[in-house]
Amino acid sequence: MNYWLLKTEPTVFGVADLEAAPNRTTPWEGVRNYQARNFLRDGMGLGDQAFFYHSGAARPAIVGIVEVVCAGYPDETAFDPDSRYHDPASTPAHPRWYRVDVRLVRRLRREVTLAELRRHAEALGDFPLLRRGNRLSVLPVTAAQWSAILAREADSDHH
DNA sequence: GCCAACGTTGGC
DNA sequence: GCCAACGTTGGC
Repeated sequence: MNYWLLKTEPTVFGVADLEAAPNRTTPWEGVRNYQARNFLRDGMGLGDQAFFYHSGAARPAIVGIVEVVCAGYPDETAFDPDSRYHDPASTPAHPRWYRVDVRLVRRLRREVTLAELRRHAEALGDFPLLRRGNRLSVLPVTAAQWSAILAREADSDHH
């Protein structure tokens, strides 16, 4: 059982979209970065949980929790010439890209913003999201970091 | 809109 | 294998 953080742009697919999806479930597709691909394909297991993070937003923040309901399998959008995620180098015989299915467990009771995480960086240790220049869209989270962030959610005095 | 950081591409 | 050019990400 591992923990993760998944980034998404809310204007493309946000927590409201996931909430409205059938079974509040969606394939996490379109990831085209090898390191992130490896996490999706090799790292994530059924039942793993992940923070749902809004990037590129006015207030970048963790807004929800999702659960992996289907472990890594080939990302078929890569095979589709009409898809914005099309990659001719990926074929059904030799798929290059992978996805998982995630289901919304719940929204956080309040957003935990990136700014707030930075203010409490010392409680998070070496957290990849806070690293300068980090662009990876699938990040591992330690159990200690997971608990620390949930403690932020529960902290009403978050300044 | 700006710009720093990073990954990928492709010439050599 | 090196590295410059380029495209993308993402905070601000």
